[in-house]
Order: sequence, then C-alpha cells, then structure tokens
Amino acid sequence: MKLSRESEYALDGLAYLARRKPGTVLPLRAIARARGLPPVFLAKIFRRLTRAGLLTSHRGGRRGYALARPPQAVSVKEVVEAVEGADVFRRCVFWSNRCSDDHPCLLHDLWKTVRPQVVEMMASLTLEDVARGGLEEALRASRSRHRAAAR
Amino acid sequence: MKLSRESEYALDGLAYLARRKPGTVLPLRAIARARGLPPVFLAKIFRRLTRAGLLTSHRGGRRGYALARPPQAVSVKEVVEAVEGADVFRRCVFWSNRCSDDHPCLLHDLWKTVRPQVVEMMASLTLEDVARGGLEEALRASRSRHRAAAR
DNA sequence: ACTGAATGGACCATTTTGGTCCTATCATCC
DNA sequence: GGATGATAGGACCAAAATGGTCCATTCAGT
Repeated sequence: MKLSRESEYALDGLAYLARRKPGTVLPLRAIARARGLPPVFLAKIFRRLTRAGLLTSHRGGRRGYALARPPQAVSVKEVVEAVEGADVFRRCVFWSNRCSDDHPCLLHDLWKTVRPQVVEMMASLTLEDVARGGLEEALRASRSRHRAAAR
Repeated sequence: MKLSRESEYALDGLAYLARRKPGTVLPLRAIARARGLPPVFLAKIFRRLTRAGLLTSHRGGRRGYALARPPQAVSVKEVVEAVEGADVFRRCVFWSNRCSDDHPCLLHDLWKTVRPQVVEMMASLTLEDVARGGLEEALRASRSRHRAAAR
C-alpha cells in the first residue's frame, strides 16, 4: 500500500483549505500556487476528491473548490481511499502492487498483523490534525482512547 | 520502506537453501531454476548477501552458495537490510524514497509510530520461519514473548 | 455572447525497477 | 598447467510505474 504522490498532494491541498475560514471557496490555481503544487496535476486529483464527496466544486461566478465537510469530520483514511482506490489497504506494504491478500508475498502475514493498526490510525486522524501538524498528539490521544476501550 | 523485488527473491532463495540439509552448497543456477527466478538477477542479489555475510560462496571445485549460518540464526530484518541498504527502516512506508526522518511527509509521524513494531517483527522472524511458511505462528509467539517481557 | 474556471480523457516524460551482457577471476580436476 | 564451470562486478538496457501536461468541452455567472 505504498501511497503515490497524489495522496500527499491531496492531503496538502485539503489541509490548506481546512486552515481557511469554514466554507471558503478557492479556485484551484490559488491553492496550487499557495502550496507550490503542479496545478494541472492537482486538478486531476481534486476531481477525484469531488467525485468522492470530499470537495464541492463551483463553476461559473464564485468558482473553485470548498471542503464538503468540516475538517474534523474528514479522516485521513477517507482521503487516501478516495485517491488511491478503495483497496489500498489490501495491498501489501512490502511489495505493493504485485502482492495482495489473494496473492500473498513471503511476508504478507506480517503486513496483515500491522495493517489493522495502520487503518485504525488513519481512521482516527482527521484533516484538522493534518492541517495544524498535530499528528503525534492526535495519535497519542487515539491510543489512549483505544486502551481505555480495551478495559 | 517499500521493498523491491530483490528482497523477495533474496528471501525466496535463502529459504530454499534453508530447507536443504545444513551446510548444503548449491550453484546459483540450481537455486534459480528450482525457484523459477531469473538467474543473472539472482546472482547479483546473492553477491550482496555474500558480502553481507549471510552466504558463503565457493568457487572452483565444489562450487555454489551455502548459508553462512543456520536458518534459525538469520533474521528477516538482516536479509532485508542487506539487500535494501541499512537505512530501509528510516524510509517511510507511505512515500518511500522522497520521505525520510529528515524530510518528513505529512503522515510521517504515523509511520514513526508503526515502525518500531515492524522492525521488531522482522527481527524476530527467522529464515526458518519463512522457509516453512510459519510466519503467523512465529509472530504470535513473538507477541506473547513481548507481552511477557512487558509485565 | 464572453469569461474564467471546472471536467475528462488522451497523451507524454521521467524515474524507478527489473533484468541482461560481458569480462575478469577463481579453485579444482584431468 | 590448461580446460572447466562456476562466482564477481559493473556497465548497460528495457519495461513499467509514476508524475505530469494538453486539449477540447462544459458550465454558471457577468
């Protein structure tokens, strides 16, 4: 499940929107310029995010993209799945595309052990966490919640 | 830290040797043929393993490669490091080569959380486990050892 | 109608990867 | 001591994955 640069750009662009006032509509060029990302490429990615329901697009007059939901309500997992495809997590970390649950590699069982944790972490991290770089803190919080639930 | 096909071939070839009688010397061609691996490519990989001290090579009369140590004494971690370079684990799972501890990506903290577990698992898995496909069992054992140590 | 941006897909370029070739070097056996 | 069949090593090549552009179309508002 190695991620492509697309999901990084996606997170980057989305996080930029997340730092703006809620409901802000920004044309893609503005976002691309602000974050130093290749505009046409980012456009391609944003289309996918729109189709996935994470962004709303606006044409005509006040045009551009806006977050479809508040940043705290969007998980990193969703973003990654939207960009990389729903089966990202079934693909192995170690030998990505040629290894899946069906055609396991020599170390696949290892990945199957780690995977649930990765998925859970990504599910608990939100766009807001990414936007203000508070990943570590958020992960700590998520871990202690998890421990509490286990009791 | 996505692994290349080289480490898979490495594990595959080594595991094949591990299933033979201890100390067996086999010419590379034989191993490649038996496992259906591209001989010249495997040769390249085996050279690296030899330099890393995991294999012994024999020229002249009784030629070929043999395991330098008993299978139970070779960890998967060692093999992977020998093939991919010592810094494999510092490279991020998510955006491999462009992301390291020094140039962290947006999700790097997530990787830093998971990494120790992956490393520890690879360190606890041996060539013997891989040879007889007993990864799951070995991982279970390792986990309970770990829990015991934590108490 | 005109504008400026979103949409969509075909297409191209670069990098990474997997893999071969060729030459030299070796230790043994005849 | 030369023929043999393997390892050693690096230069090199090919294919695929990835990153990225182009272009033609659609759209909503001025």
